[in-house]
Amino acid sequence: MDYSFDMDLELCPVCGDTVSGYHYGLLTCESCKGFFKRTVQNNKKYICAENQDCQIDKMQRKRCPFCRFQKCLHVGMRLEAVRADRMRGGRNKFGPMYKRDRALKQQKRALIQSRGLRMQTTSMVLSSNPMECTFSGGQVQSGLSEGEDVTATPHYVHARRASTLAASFSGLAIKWEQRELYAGTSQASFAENCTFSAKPSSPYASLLVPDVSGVPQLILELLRCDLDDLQVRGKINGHLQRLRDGWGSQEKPSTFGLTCLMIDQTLFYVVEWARGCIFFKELKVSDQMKLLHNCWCELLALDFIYRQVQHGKEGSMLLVTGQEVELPAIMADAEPVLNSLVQKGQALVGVFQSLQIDRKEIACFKFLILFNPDVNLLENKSYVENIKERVHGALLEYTLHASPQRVDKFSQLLLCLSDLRAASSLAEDYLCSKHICGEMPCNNLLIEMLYAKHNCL
DNA sequence: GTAGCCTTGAGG
DNA sequence: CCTCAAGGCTAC
Repeated sequence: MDYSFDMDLELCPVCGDTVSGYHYGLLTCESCKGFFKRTVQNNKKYICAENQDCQIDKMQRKRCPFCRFQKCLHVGMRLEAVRADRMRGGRNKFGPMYKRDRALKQQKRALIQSRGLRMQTTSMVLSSNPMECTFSGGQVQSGLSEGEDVTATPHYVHARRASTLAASFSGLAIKWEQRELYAGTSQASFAENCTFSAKPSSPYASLLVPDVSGVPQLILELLRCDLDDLQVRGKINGHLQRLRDGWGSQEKPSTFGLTCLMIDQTLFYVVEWARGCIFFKELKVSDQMKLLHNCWCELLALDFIYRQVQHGKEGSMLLVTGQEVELPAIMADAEPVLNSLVQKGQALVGVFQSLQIDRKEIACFKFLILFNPDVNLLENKSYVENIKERVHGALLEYTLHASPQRVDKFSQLLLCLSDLRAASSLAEDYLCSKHICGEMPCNNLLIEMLYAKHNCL
């Protein structure tokens, strides 16, 4: 086989061995390809002799097939790509995605070379996964081969664990449903029936046309959904002040605890924003929740990074509350993980600044993050896909119009999104670990969101 | 059971 | 025709 296009640079996201091509949804090595095929075809059931968290690398991949298969699923290998009929040859439905992924990697490589940066190939699962699946905290892929005994697969066992967890955190769902009821909005059927491209008469059809300023109408609509920054700041400060007023001298939380409360409040407004968004409010509540559970941390990260871009001071961070915090003070006694997170954040701020990303592009980013059709078990996946494609289109059109001198801006923006996702995943893992250590304040939205996505808790 | 190599065949 | 991601074969 010809392993061209810098295959030698790519490492298998499962074991770190050299990649031999796209297999079952993403670039993997030959052995993990074979392992995944054998497991799915023969409906293998493995048991882990340890704690289901075995290290999988090239040397140890044979030791624990259970954890190896879990990792295969975790990084996004697709069960449905293993053919139930065992037919050889031909192409599967992922062909176009492989093609897109190749093009994206090519662009990314060019960008990285031009910036003189080193490419991360091992730990960044996202970069290896053309399906852009969620990859943090053990979310599982749906989709089984036809005729497969669903309940007998390790995948099913894993999925059941996840759903049990989800069931135990239905509090948010209930609150959500109640808010829906109080708000008096209907469970819109619009999203279920609407296909924009096929229905030019839809109320949103005109959004495809750019206005006189050259900004696509669609982007103007997205901008209209934005909450007022100052109002949000005021509300968050008010809420935090009320909390402070209620604290006795002993129960005052740590700096980390305070930060969590602030993040929690910001998260509340992220949810508030999403629920008021064009297109999003047309979705069923169940799909809304799935989308938000998937991307809340990315949205928070984007909010934070764009605030720093606007803040524009290198040595300090601007919090959502309007407070300015000196970076050296944070870095001085932060754990290594937090330090690395701050550095990644700063790097992204730098990239955003160098690309001169504006508010319209950020508005598109938020929708591209929110409308992720690869989220598991979406009832209206095609609608989500449609919106994502439309926002993609609008963003491309806008960047070409607004930055004609930078023809690659669009692809660079997409790379930013991918980097943002990787950083957000690290942040989630960090928050998970802090929660496990008991350092996070309880009973808040932040923890519910963590629970909804991670089974590590 | 693993993993390297081989064969197949739809789609470009 | 060529490509390349499927499944198959087989030495280990």
